[in-house]
Amino acid sequence: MQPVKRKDVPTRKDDRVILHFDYDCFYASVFEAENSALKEKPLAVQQKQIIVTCNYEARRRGLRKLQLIKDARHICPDVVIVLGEDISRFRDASKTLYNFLRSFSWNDRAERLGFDEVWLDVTDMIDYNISLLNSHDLAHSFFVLEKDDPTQGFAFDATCYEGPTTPNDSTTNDEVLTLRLKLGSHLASHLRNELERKTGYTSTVGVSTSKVLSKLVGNMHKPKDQTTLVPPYTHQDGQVSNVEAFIDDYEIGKIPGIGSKLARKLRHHVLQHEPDFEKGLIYGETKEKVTVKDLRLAQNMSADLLEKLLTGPGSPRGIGAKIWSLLHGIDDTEVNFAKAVPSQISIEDSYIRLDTLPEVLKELKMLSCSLIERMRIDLVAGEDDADLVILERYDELESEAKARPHGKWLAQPKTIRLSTRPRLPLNPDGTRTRSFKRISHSSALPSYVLSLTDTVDALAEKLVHETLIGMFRRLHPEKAGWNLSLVNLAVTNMAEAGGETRTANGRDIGSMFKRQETVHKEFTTYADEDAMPPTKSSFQTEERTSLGHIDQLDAEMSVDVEDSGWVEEENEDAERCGICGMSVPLFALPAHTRYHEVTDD
DNA sequence: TGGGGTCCT
DNA sequence: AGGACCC
Repeated sequence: MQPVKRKDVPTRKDDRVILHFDYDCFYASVFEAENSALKEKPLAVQQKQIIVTCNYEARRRGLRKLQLIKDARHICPDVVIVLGEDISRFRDASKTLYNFLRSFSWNDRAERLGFDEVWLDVTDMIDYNISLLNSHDLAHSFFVLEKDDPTQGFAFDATCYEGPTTPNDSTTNDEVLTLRLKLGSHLASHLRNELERKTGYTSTVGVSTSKVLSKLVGNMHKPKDQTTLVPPYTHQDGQVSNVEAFIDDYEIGKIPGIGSKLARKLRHHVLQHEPDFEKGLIYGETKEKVTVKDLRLAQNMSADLLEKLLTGPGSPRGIGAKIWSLLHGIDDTEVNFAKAVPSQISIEDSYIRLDTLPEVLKELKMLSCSLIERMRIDLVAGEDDADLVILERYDELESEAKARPHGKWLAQPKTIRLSTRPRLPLNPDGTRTRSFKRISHSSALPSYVLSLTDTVDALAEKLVHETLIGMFRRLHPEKAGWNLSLVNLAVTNMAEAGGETRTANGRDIGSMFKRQETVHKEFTTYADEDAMPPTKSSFQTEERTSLGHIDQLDAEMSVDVEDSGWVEEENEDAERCGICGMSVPLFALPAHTRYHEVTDD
């Protein structure tokens, strides 16, 4: 008998430890954090006609995500419904929680997905702590959270996993990976507990060696818990590996990276016929489940065959090899470094009908206001910024102070984009085909939008009339008749002040500005019922501590207002500080220099 | 069926 | 500029 030819099965590389955090029913939790009376009630968050998420009390009563409001009210008449179309509060909470988790990272590999998920690559922390273990007393180990301060950390038992594992009974001879994942599980537990203790938010965590596996495995124990995928990760003594056993039963469309389009093609290939749900339906689950195993073991399946199956106009290069790896539970993509600024900021609203120019102008104005406000929040090193506290003093000396907002742009968006989603005309039979296709035009973002001295309203007004109307006309040349279901306004193409995408060189940058013991003081402790979550202001202004250092770092990279030339009227009687390079009014230079003498090492 | 985001072609 | 993917 011929031995089975194992062609191009990719090899695993399990040298990382990755944690995936998922905040429990995030939007609902944000409202609960604002008003703890909501915690005991079935709570749902509404956007337009749907429930985007609901708390677990609501789920117990049969509510689900993405349910229609009317269905939800029918199923659970006493549900408390709150409006969540303005996502400012979610964005702010997401940023706070993300910065909290990021502050533990040594390598600054901390990546967000949406508002409620975060990956941390904690490989360096795990390896360091393994090197510290006392092999004679593993049960009484201590996990060091800060390299420079061995007293900061927590006690743990290195002989066992913390929290649930999958499978829960497994034997392996891979002791190295086992030990690393055990430490990973203890770290995950500590971070979950600290997150809840300091911010009030609960989370669900997955522990494994890749982004995909950590994300998938976290789902095993859902609210407020964690799951570690335990070794063996490779075949051992003729036994199927735990990775394969874990991933094989997933429906292919559930694997991150395999979206609806790819899943449809892959199902079609395995089933050799059109799945039933195809007819006329855009959304829908097939009843004919195709699993990872079905696909992996399909006739002649290989990276090459997948490449042929999936390659088409616009398809990414190497898609076959990528999917083939995923079918084996292999995902070598790295956890991205934390980014100083987002690559895009957008605001959108959807409409039942929007078909007259006055209405469009009104909407563009509202969207512009929101967008400029958002730009100021996310792209400006604000008044709470450490370096700018000093400027505040000068403002007071100038005795004009408060009126003028101050701060520096961390990045300048260069492009503005207007997108719309036209509603398709009626079909001959009177039905309407739903389309989610968008059309868009981009232009240079006029530099006046970046003024911090004008009001948001004035800038928005100017933007609408000098730029957006023209863009809208190009997008919709017809005089009328367009029927828009969505308008989206975005700024993109961020030119960062430092010219870098990241804060710095990437390695060990975290330790430059992190002081765990002080970061955590900024968060309120949730001992009592009525404790409120840390508000943005309490979080950012209380003490100049660790996250203050982040602000400082950001400020150092920030655009120099005078050099950049896009803020017109800056102070002319200014001198540059020889130490930090900051532009300082002449009369204030002595005081500024003393500031360095006092604070610099 | 929302209001966001990322990356790739 | 659009399309795929993610929440």
